[in-house]
Amino acid sequence: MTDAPYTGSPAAPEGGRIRLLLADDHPVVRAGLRAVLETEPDFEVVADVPTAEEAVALAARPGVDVVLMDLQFAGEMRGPQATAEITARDGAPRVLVLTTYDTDADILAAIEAGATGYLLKDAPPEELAAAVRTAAAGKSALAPAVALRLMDRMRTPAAALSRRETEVLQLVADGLSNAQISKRLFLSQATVKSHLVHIYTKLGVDSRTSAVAAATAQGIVRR
Amino acid sequence: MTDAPYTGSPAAPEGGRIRLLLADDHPVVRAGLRAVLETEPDFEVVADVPTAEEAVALAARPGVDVVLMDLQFAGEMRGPQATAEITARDGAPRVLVLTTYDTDADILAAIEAGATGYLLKDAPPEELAAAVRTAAAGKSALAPAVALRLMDRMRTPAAALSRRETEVLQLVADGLSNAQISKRLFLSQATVKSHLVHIYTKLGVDSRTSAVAAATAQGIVRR
DNA sequence: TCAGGCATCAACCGAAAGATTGACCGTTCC
DNA sequence: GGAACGGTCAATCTTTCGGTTGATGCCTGA
Repeated sequence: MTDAPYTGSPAAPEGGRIRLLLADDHPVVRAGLRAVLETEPDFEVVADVPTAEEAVALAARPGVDVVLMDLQFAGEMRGPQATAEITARDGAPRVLVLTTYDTDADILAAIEAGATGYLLKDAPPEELAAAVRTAAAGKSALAPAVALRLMDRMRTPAAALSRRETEVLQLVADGLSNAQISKRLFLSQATVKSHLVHIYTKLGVDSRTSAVAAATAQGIVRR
Repeated sequence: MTDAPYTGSPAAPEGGRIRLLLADDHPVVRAGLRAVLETEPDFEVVADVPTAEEAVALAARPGVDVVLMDLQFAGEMRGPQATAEITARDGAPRVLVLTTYDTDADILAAIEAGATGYLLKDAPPEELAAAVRTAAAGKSALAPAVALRLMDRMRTPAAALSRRETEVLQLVADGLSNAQISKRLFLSQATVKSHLVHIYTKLGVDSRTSAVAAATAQGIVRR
């Protein structure tokens, strides 16, 4: 959120071209990003890689100013983890997350991991180029749709379920009954019900199915 | 499924280059497809459009052999509908669906709409090119992952919920109670329950939450 | 034409889930 | 040390859901 100082960043694009690293497991998307970004005279795509691991490895070497990173990868490492590893180092390049989805959980995970910006893949080329320049300058770049979502999130104090509550809710989402959940977690049914009551209150719903619907919409539980 | 006769197809690529129309609402993906496909000497990209409506309009004119179509569009018309409208005409180009998702519902919808093939966006360029040539020849082209899913589908007699049952189940997944569903669909609660019982039987479950879990796992309902 | 699937509805009953109230025991943090 | 919170449990009561049986009308296909 704070503007970066000009010192201590060996990858800063001082006057030169902005050097880009593309990380996406879709060959078509990599080719598209290359095609779109290489038309900009002040950009230089130094590499494109299909895995998060390769992105981390390449970003560690000097000579990269901005990493454009997908969040979803077919392999082991995911985008947020890769983002965190890249940004943890001194003088690290900026990471610009570029993904299809705009769910709250994804956005927050990316920002917490240290991403400088968050863009959606349906962005027009001009918006993309502008965001890259913004990120290269160390300023945060959010797609309008993403910014809106974050504002919404701030306005509504949001869920904030406890770990245990999330655990119970996940099992509910998996289709388990209270009795099954109590056995699975070595609890009494009373406790499970107690958790559920708190969950309903926090999510502003009044049934297990609507709790699951609300929680999946907010990215609290998987699938 | 049947091989096309060589007659009556004004768009047949008799000896000439295969003429392509790209339809995807992501500028980056359009650029990527162009970049990837234009390197093939026997391909010619005649146009790329961001909406399903434009795809239908352009596909109606002669001079297109294969349409590469996304399923998801931001606007009104969706991919399956556009596919159906394109393939309904005599001498229509082949439609090759190219999408990110491989859920059963999407695949079946596309195939029912008359798509000649179904590819995933993570396909390598060679596979993409091969599928385009296969489709241009009038043969069906399925990505390996998609083919596997279809085989699975055939092996397990599977859900096969009726339209009404799917509709009810979708509302259950959205968190509605039986009373709310009955109002929304102008039914009695008895009917809703009746549908649910049939759904439980078909899915092999015994509660609404587990039905939703099973259905999302099989791609019968969204989210 | 008739079986069978689909969609619709009714009435009933037991079981599960939800609401309410109250309680105890650890933490964590001022 | 005490307040606040999270996690645990019990008892009771009401509502909803799930299971069953049975019935009607409409198609479609053998």
